[in-house]
Amino acid sequence: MDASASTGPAAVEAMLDRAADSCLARGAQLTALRRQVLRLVLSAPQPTGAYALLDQLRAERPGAAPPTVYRALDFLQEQGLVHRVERLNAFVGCAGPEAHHHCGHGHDHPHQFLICSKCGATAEICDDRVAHAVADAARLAGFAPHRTTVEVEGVCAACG
Amino acid sequence: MDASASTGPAAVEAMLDRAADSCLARGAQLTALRRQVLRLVLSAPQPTGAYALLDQLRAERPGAAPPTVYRALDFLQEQGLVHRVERLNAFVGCAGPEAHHHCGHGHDHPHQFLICSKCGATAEICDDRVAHAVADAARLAGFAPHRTTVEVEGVCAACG
DNA sequence: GATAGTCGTGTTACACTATATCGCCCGGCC
DNA sequence: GGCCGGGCGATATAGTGTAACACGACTATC
Repeated sequence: MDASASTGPAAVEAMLDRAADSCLARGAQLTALRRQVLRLVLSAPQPTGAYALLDQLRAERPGAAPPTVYRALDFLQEQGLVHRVERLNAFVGCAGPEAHHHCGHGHDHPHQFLICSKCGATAEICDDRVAHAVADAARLAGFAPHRTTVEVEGVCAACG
Repeated sequence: MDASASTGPAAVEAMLDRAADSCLARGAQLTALRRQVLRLVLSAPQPTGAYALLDQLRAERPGAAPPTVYRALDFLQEQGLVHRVERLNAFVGCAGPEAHHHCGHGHDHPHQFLICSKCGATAEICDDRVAHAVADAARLAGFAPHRTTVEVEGVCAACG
């Protein structure tokens, strides 16, 4: 459950390489800039705001501006490499898109967030029952679901 | 399902009266300002941003400033009279808190949003299966859920 | 080799969303 | 009266997100 938290640099680089491969497989390019932004997101122990990423990015790339980081984040979201946490206006690296492939989901896999209101830790889970229940409820209302946001605020096991 | 959309002025006033009662029952005051803001939210056919509400509010209350509307919205959220749509940074009137009381839910009832990406229409539903699935999944991860956000982006029946 | 098209990026400016802080008024209460 | 708390006005500022245009690199096609 804490596999996404504060991953070591070597592991991050390995994830970046895998990410580059899966982008190529879809005809997309994980450029140096996008890779830098993804590295920052993956290295952070918690969800990170766009402007915090921008500040870090400027250490290596002084000319960076808001569109720089937002465009990179948009790309990474499309590729399923990062997710946006709406309640925090922040971004997290996807815990492991490959793991979800093993579950039978593509790179746009359903996911849910558990956000601890005490320590701020955010965990990503992938519960099929939730995904199905939401999709069913939407279709019952004559609605064709496309993307779903599920975020739970509460108290994590460590703080409870 | 469209009971919340563009309700007539008379119906809105009736809802305001009921809202005032339920606030009093909880020891809270639906003041003139809060009532005005709630009226604006309930009268809008779609989710409305805080600054759009502010603009409308200024027609009657020229001195209104951001804190004016945000404080009112915070209060109304606490009372379960409006909900925030995270994906839109906007607010909607709660379709009918009383209806949910009949379902056995309090004023802080679970709810889900269906957001049409074509026409922008937003519907609120209240599906117990979804609520239970989310709560179960969270507890399974050792997490004590408190508040849950479920928002589905897709295409509504009218646009489909 | 010119031409046009796409993609990624840089750059500036701006719009939108949200909160902090101070101070005033008013109503309840001892 | 004096105190206290809630609600509100008012100013300033912080935080988040986009629009619009410019430029260079690469590819394709003729």
